[in-house]
Formats: sequence, structure tokens, C-alpha cells
Amino acid sequence: MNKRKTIIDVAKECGLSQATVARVLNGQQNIQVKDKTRQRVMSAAQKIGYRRNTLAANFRRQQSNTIAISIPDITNPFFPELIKGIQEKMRDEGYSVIQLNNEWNPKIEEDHFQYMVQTCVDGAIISPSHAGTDLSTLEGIPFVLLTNSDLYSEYDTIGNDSKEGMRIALDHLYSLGHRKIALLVGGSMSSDPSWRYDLFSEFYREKGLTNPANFLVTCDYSVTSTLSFLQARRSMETFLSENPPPTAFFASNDILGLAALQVANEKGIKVPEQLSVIGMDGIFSGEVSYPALSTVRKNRSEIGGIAAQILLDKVKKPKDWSTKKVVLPCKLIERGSTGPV
Amino acid sequence: MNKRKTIIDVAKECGLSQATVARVLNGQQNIQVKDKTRQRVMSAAQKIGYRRNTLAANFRRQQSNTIAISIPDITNPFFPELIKGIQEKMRDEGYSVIQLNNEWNPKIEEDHFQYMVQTCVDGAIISPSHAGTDLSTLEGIPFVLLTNSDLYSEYDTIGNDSKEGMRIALDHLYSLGHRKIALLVGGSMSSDPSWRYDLFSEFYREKGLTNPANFLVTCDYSVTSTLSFLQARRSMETFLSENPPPTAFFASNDILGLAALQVANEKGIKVPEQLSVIGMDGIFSGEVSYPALSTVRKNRSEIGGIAAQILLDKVKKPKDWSTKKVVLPCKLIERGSTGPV
DNA sequence: CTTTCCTATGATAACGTTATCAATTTATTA
DNA sequence: TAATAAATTGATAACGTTATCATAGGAAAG
Repeated sequence: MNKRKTIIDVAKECGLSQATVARVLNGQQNIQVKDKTRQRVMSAAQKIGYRRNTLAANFRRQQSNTIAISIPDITNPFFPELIKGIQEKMRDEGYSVIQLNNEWNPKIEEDHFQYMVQTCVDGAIISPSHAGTDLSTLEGIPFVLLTNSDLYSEYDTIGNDSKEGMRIALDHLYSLGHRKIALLVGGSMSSDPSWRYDLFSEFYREKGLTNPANFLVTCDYSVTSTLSFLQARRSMETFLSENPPPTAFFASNDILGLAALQVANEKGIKVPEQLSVIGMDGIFSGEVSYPALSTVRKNRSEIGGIAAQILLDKVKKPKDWSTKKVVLPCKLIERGSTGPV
Repeated sequence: MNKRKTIIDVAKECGLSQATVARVLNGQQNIQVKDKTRQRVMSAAQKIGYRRNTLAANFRRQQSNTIAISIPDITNPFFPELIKGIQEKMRDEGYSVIQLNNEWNPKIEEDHFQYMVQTCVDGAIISPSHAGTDLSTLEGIPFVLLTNSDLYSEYDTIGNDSKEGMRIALDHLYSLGHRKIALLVGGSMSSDPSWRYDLFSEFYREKGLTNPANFLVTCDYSVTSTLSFLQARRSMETFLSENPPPTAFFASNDILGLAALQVANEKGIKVPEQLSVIGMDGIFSGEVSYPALSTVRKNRSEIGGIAAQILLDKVKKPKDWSTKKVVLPCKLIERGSTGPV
């Protein structure tokens, strides 16, 4: 039973001091040693099979080289790309990433925040689970929020310009000749959805169209994508059976859009000939539906990368106190589900 | 500038020894102190705002309370549920989970293995990126593989019985009256796909059907789901334009199945009236397609949970050396894409 | 040749917890 | 009641690294 080798063993092996060995072998290369001694250390380390004890180093430096991501639910198709974007950036910089799901549950979310301070993460990227997420627990550790809501004006945030995105979608439908555009919108935990109604009314007013009140379809909020989808289906079915049909739907996210699509297909309504549907987000399922779902894409991988970059800046030079706000544009993706009237 | 409090500060505050304080406040509750002293310690800790320094504790005990998950790609719809299953179990047990994507790249995968030993993870759950993944780097740290391939007979593994799953799918189609069943299969990195051909031939022979050679559609392997989908589409298109159509397709995963569905829809082939399609896995996109995709579901959340449990057992009592092999059944999910001939 | 200054290396003290063993108190038994 | 066993608590040594300061060894300047 031979114990694990330490820098002291390496020092003995190569006849140099522990300090010098440490200088050569520690993570960051603050070059302060002769090439020759570096060689000596390296070969000695190699010879006796030295491996750096990260736990000891982390302890001594009091930083874990770990950042945390807090999101509601990784099975929600919106998030995996986001996480991937963060992970890639962080890996390049030598940080580990711990990812925590709170199931849209503020209690669990708070637990996770507690956990973060306990476990000394160097930083955090957080997608708030609901409108009132309390971030005070995180005081002392740098973090970035994945949102564009004005609820968090005092913090660093990054998000897509959803309002502009919705406008783009409506304009797209309008430019295809649609004048009877309906809004399919779901309740939301993470932000107040009322702005969508406002924007919708404003759009109708602006274009001089008639009362949009007949073209509002709402569906209940649900935790999982599957349930959201089913509820959206139900709302669509009742709406279509009770109302004069619009020529187009704007759905506030792709899951709702796919529900609209499926219901329309089932009812024999031809998409896009009789009905156009556009969603929002750009999830994979929208690529494989029939017809493929037009959407206003949020580039989640990009958001993740930028969020990671902002966080890294904060972690590395905590002196910079300016709050950063990044707003990214959405991008129209025209697919088969939208067409001229 | 007041420094962070330590157990020594707590000890001073409550007039007990450092050791006693530690006994009360350290993670695992090996009850060895009187209730009254526990109270004293707790309230003192509360009063001065003590927070346990996890980094120090990890260092001292030489374990990180962290396990790693290594998978090819989190944006692949197969994996998020798997990860969620693992995370939930691990969170309950007080472990952090670090998740690493290798982009199907063996080089990155190997880097991640290196990283795991460097960073002293307590265990790992690994979905091998390709058939020949070399696990020797991980010697010394307990791990579980997410596979059912016989390539890894010497290791602990957990996976679905894909062969039985494929049989279930074929039987389902057969029982609906289908006699011209085609196989849509993609290349695969993580396992040799040839068993599918064998099983397919065997099925045909068993049922006394004619040569299945005309009903083989293959498509190239691709890294991302989107690309896989597009390649499957292409294969489907050329196949349908050159061959007498089968009455049903079995696709080796849902992404391919969705491609078949979309192409059929576009060509005006009615599903399931003229063509049935069944996939495999049970990803979300299959629920929202039109028609919803019948499939043979792999319960990934369950796999994740069990994998986590096996790993925990190994981590906690390393004496148990028996190799564990868990094989879970697949489950037929009948949706709109399959029907009688 | 001496002095000054820089660079490379050495010696050693933390870091905050856990683990070990000794000392003390309390409970049990004869 | 005394003796013994058990349950608590106390004192203190690690753990392996990084960080600080001191020292030696050369180069540059006078």
C-alpha cells in the first residue's frame, strides 16, 4: 500500500525545494523558474507518478473552480442548448459546471442557492424559476441571470428581446397577407405574460385591424412540456369549435405552436394553405413536425456562451461593478407552417 | 473586514471544544453528543453566522461528494431525462453532479476521464461515446456504464433490452396485419448496428415472409439530431421514389421515425391508413408530431435513477465486487402513426 | 572591485476541517 | 458504595497545497 505522491515526494526525488516544485506544478503558470529546473521537476513528477491533489489546492485557494447553473427543468427542450453553450465556454476556461434543476419549485430553487454558497461555487448562472425569485441568498457570489425581464434591473442579465421577437412573428404573418391573426399564449411562471396581450392589441391598433379580442387563446401553465402541450391542445380544440377561425396563429412558444399544428392537422385544416402557424424559441421538435414549424428562434447556445463570458469576467475581476445587460435579437425561421393566405 | 467564521469561533462562542463543535456541525450525523450541547453549538453557530467550509471538509476527507456524468451530447433528446433521473437520486443523497458532453468525440471523452481522476470525483456514470471507449483511465474510481452492449461485459452496466424492444415493435406491426415491413436504421457510433439486420432477417424467416432485402433503408450516422433527421429524410425520399412501398416502417430511433413520418406526409401518403411508422426511444418530439409517433419507449428517467443507485452502492461499500448487469424492458406506446393495413 | 538590483530558489506558516486518542463525566453493575 | 463500563467531551495532529517572506546567486552599474 503506497500512498499517493505529493509535491514533497517530487521535491525529494529531484532534490529541489517543495516551493519550487509547487511553482512548476501548480495550475496557473506564473513563470518564475528556470527552464532547466522545470525540466527536472517535470521528469521527477512523471517518474514517481505524481498527480496534483485538486481538493487540497481548492481548499488552500478557497475556490472550487466550479460554477453552477440553476434552471427549472433540463427536460424542457429550451434548456439543453443553453447549458451546452455554457459548458463549452466554461470547459475552455477550466471550470467545472454543476447543473441544478428546480422543477419550477421556488423552494427547491432556494435550496440550490443555499447549496451554492455552502459548496463555494465561484459563480452561478440562473434562470429564475418564477417572477419573484429571491436572490439575496447568493450575496457574495457573482451571478448572471438568464432573463430579459425588468424585474431584475439591479442584476446582470442576458436574454432575447422577446417583444421584438413577437413583433417579428406578427409582421411576418401580416406580410403574408394575414389579417385575422390569433394569439395562443400560455401562463408562465418565470415572467408575467401580460405584455403579450398589450403588444398584441397594439399591433392590431397599429395596423388598423378590428378588435383582437376574439382571437385570444389562453392555456394553463404546466410544469412539463408534455402537459403544456396537452393543455394547449385542449384550448385549441375548444377554441376552434366555438369560434370563427383565424387565418394564422402566433404561439408564444413552439410547444404551443406544435399543439396548434397537431390539432389543425387532425381537424383536416390544411397548414399552411388554410391556416398558418408560427411559434417561438426554435426547439428541435419544430424541425421534425409536419409541416415544419416556422418560428422566431432564440439562439440559446449563443446566450449560454455570452452568459458564461459575462460570469467569467465577473469572477476574474470582481472590481468591475457595472451591471451588464445584454439583449439579443430573435431570428425569424421560415418553415412550412406559414404561407400566404 | 471580518473574516469568515470557523468552528473555532463557534467553539469560543459556546465555550466548548473545537472537536465537539465539529461533531455537531459536520455533514454526517454520527450522534455522539448530548442534545443539550448540540443545542448550545447550534445556537452559537447561528448567532455568529457560521457556515461550514465545504472545501476544507472535502480536502480533509479526500472526497468531493461529486459524481460525474459523461454523455455524448445533452442536446440529443435522448439524454436530458436520463440526466434528470440521475440528478434527482444524487441530490437526495447529497451528491453534486457534474455533467460532461463529449460531442461523440473519443478524444474529448478521454480528456473528461482524465479530468475526473484529477478532480477526485467519487464516481461516474458513463454513456460510452463509441464502441471502443477505453475506460482504463478511470481505474480506481467506481463507475457504471449506460449500455447494454456485450462489449463491456466486465463492467457494471444498465440499459434497455433493445433487441426485445425491436421485436415488440415488429410484432406490433405484424399483429396489425403488416407483412411488408421496412427497416429504417442509422449508423451508430456507440454500438454496432448489425444486430438489427440479423434480428430483422430472423423475424422475416420466423414469420415465413419473403426476402426482407428490399425493405432495408439505411442512413448515415450524424452527430447532431438535426443532421440525423435530415439524412434520414434524404434516405427515405430516395427509397420511396425507387422502391415498391412497404406498408409499415420500423425506425431504429424516433428521430428516424419522425423523418419517415414527415416525408410520408409531404408525399401525400396517409399515415397510418397507407403507411404505419413506429420508432424507438420515446422522445418528446414523437408526442407532438402529426400523427403522434408510436414508439417503443425506453424509460430513461428510470435508467438514470437505477444507474445512480448502483453507483451509490459502489461508492458507499467498495468491498462488493460483483459486477451488476441491469436490463430493463422497453414498452410499446401506441399512438396515431400505427394502424391496421 | 564593490555596490546595487534583480531573479531564482528555499524555508515555513497558514488554510479549516476531520480523525485519533486521551481525559473526563455519567451510567451500570457487583 | 466501589468498581467497572459506557458515553461524552477535549486536545491536537494531520491533510497537501499555496502564499509569504527570506536568502542566495548573478548581472548590471558605478
